[in-house]
This record gives sequence, structure tokens and C-alpha cells, in this order.
Amino acid sequence: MENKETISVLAALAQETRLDIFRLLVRAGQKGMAAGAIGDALGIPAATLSFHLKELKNAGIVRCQREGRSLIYSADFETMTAFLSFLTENCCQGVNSKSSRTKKRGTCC
Amino acid sequence: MENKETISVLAALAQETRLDIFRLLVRAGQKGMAAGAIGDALGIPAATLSFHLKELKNAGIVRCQREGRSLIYSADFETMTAFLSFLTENCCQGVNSKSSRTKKRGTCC
DNA sequence: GACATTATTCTATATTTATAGAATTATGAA
DNA sequence: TTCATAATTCTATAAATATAGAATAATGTC
Repeated sequence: MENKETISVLAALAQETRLDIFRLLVRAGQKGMAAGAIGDALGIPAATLSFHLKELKNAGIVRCQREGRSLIYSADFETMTAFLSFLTENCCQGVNSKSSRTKKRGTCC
Repeated sequence: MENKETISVLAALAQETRLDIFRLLVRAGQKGMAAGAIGDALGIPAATLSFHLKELKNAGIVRCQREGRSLIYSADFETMTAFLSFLTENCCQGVNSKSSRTKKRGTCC
């Protein structure tokens, strides 16, 4: 995953409503959820929801599939995995698990 | 790490200049870098750089320490580790390493 | 075809964020 | 105490993002 792509995932998740939507979809798992059901669960007006779903879709972290009149959205775990790998490698010294005890430096200024 | 805190880290990194700054600091490691050196390395005007450093500092992913006339900034790996753990647990089904082969669903709509 | 349902796109408005010059603050040296 | 250096805050402006009502599009049912 590249810098540009990473930024679009970060931006997609850096918004309360969208992070809520995405976490809901993660919990829903493979089967996903219809747009309407997401809106009901989170109390988001349809137009606003569509706007946010589009952002998530453009970032590549959700997919969607029509089923009758409904559009079923689901989390794309492959993209998320690639995204987390990028962050781990480029922004975290390749460390992800329990803290590597870094010498504490001040937050004095 | 909570939702709110997570969003502020996501937002801090979801910007090209700031991601560049942060990755530079990750590469610099423990010793960190003076603000001026960061600006020189990336070609960012001082006022703009200060603005971005403050964002990163507020999000808790960089620290800073005065050394003579210079302010030395460094990446806070503890916060980043907590952040990655949160994402892994809440946004990625607890999976981080190699893909768990998810049934591919369309991006048709 | 007429109608209800599900969801999107259009539009306007409000809010937040980014950029960078000018002014200011803090530190150290002559 | 004067001067140079390093960096921040102030300020104005530009640009991007979020919200949500109204209009539109796609699908299924009678």
C-alpha cells in the first residue's frame, strides 16, 4: 500500500460517524448490512449516510452489493490488513505487539 | 485507547505533510529531530510546519523537548502501539498478519 | 403501468482545516 | 544589552469536508 492510498484510508476513518459505521460493519462481518439498517442502527439521515458510505467505499475499506432493493455494505478486511501492515512497518518501527519500552522523553514544549 | 483519541490520531496522520513528518520522525528514532531540520528535510515553511507539529503533538503521537534554541521532536511509539492495537481489535477482526482469505464480495454499486 | 420501497445524487450552507507572511517569544553568544 | 538564531503564535485567506432537505433513480409488487 502506498502513501496516497494510506492517507485515504486514514481520512476515511478519521471521522466519528464513519468510524462508527465501519466498526458496525466489522461486527457484522461477512454478511454485511443494508444501508438502511446501518442508518437505523446509528440514527443517520439517508443522504448523510450515503455521503459517508461513498467515502468509505472510495477508500476501499467497504464493498457493496445489491440485493433486491437493498445495497448490502460490508467491511473489506483485505484492505484493512494491508493498511495495518503499512502502518506497522512505516509508522511503528515494525513493532505492533506489547510496548518496546522506549526511553520516555518529555512533552515539555 | 478510546474512539475519540483514535480519531485524533487518524486525523493527525491523514494529511500528506503530516504523514511525511511523522514517517521522518519514525526513521529518526529515539534521538528525534529539531523542528528546523524537519523543515529543511521536507521543504516546509516554518509557520506551516509549526501548525502541523502541533497537530501531531495534540494527537499524542509526537513529543518534544527543548535543547538550547532547538525544539527536538520525536515519535511517540507507545501511543502508536496502542493505536495500532485498537485498530487491529476493533476494525480488523483482531487479525493483523497475513490475510484470512475472505470470500470476495463485489464492488458493483 | 401505478405505487411503495430503498437508496443515491443534487444543492446549498455551515464548519473545519491548511497555508504562509508578519509579528512575537525564547535562548544563547558577543 | 544587543544581536542572531530557532521556533512559535497571530492573522487572513483559501480549500476541503460535513450536514441534510429535496429531487431523482433503481427495483420489486399489485
